[in-house]
Amino acid sequence: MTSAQTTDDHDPAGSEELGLRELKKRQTRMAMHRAALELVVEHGLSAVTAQMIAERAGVSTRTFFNHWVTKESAILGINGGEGAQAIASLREKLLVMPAREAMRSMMREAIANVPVDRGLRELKKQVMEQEPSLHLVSSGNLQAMQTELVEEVAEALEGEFARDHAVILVQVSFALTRSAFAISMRRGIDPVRAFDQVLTLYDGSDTEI
Amino acid sequence: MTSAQTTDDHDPAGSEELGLRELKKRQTRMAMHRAALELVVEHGLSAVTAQMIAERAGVSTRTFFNHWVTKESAILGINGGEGAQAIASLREKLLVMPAREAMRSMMREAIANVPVDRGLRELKKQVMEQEPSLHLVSSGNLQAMQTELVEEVAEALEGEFARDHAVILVQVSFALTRSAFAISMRRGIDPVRAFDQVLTLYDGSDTEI
DNA sequence: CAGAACTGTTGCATTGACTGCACTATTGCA
DNA sequence: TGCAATAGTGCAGTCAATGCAACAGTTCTG
Repeated sequence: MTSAQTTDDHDPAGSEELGLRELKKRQTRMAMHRAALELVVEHGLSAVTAQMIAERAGVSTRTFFNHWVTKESAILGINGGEGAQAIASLREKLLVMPAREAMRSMMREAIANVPVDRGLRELKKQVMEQEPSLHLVSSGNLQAMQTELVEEVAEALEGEFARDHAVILVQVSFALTRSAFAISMRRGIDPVRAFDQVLTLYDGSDTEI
Repeated sequence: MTSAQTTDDHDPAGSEELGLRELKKRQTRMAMHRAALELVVEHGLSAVTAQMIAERAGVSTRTFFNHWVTKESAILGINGGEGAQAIASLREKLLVMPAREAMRSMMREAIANVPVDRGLRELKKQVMEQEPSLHLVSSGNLQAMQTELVEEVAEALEGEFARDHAVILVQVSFALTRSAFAISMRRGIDPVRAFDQVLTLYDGSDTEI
């Protein structure tokens, strides 16, 4: 159910069904996100303040923090709520497929759910190259659910080392996801495609990793 | 050269060769670290302020931040300088062994270099269980060197996808290291031993991960 | 259409992390 | 003993982040 209409999520349409209120909200959100990216490219992450972003986006500082949990989340355009969704998705999958498949499938979904605005893609790429520390933040919101994910996976596994296996499985899955994002940024390709590529490389190189 | 005297690094001795000044410095550092751990166990991470830690350790707030980069670094007892050492170590290893071995060996060294004070181990375990968000911070200082590590590894690899392979290799290595720390905490065993165990589980379960 | 309910935006005040600077006190060394 | 180095300190200041109350535009309902 989580991936129902992800296919045309990035379509500029979709605003038709929404009320004026929600529309404006999204506009200001986008304005802040864009302003944040631009400012980071211009001045560097540490030199950019929340006030600067708010000002360029034409909103108050308070509004800025009403929309984003942290300054970094505005730059990345994420808001931390994705984790809960991911867990729910994983739980369903664990009922019908092995843990490894379930984790991969869940990750693939999570990646697909990240909105990728065409106009901002190049900007975002620049930012990520310029500020490596943001890679950590980027995966941080999902990684925060680490404990719960391990819990779920551990139940689905068996044997004496089920929990250890679960820990490793979750961590490695995150590693592959991070790799996918890194590669997608560098090559300028779709993150989901990058993820599939990573899996291929990973599975095919048991002598390499 | 980096692993010259790591074998007895955690020995309570070693202070004999040091001057009075360095000795005192280490004492205050340890006092702050311990205070930080205790306070987090007592009140929870978010309720603990830098001021509280400094006060319990008997130093000024300013001194606290002279020693630690962030509040969290004091809790974890790390200071971010470990990364440079790791890179140097990796570079040497890449000359004499394949990339996969080099990464593993480097990680193993890095893990061994983390000081594990016996008296604080139980305290630290409690803290890590209680505050999962610190796991991220813990690996963050090393992960910050991500870019450089990938650079090094990519040079050592060959083929069209050398860089992609490098990214994956580095990320997965971090994943295994994080797993080792998590398991070492839960089981109360030595991190290095946990790391070896993780490698065994990982290598032996190509159908699981 | 008018009023009520809702909700996004804002200003204000406050807490707390973190930094630069100038100064004191202690330690190491010649 | 005198000098250089450096750990510790107080102070002022910046900035991220949050709670609260007021305001304004939007949506809903009768």
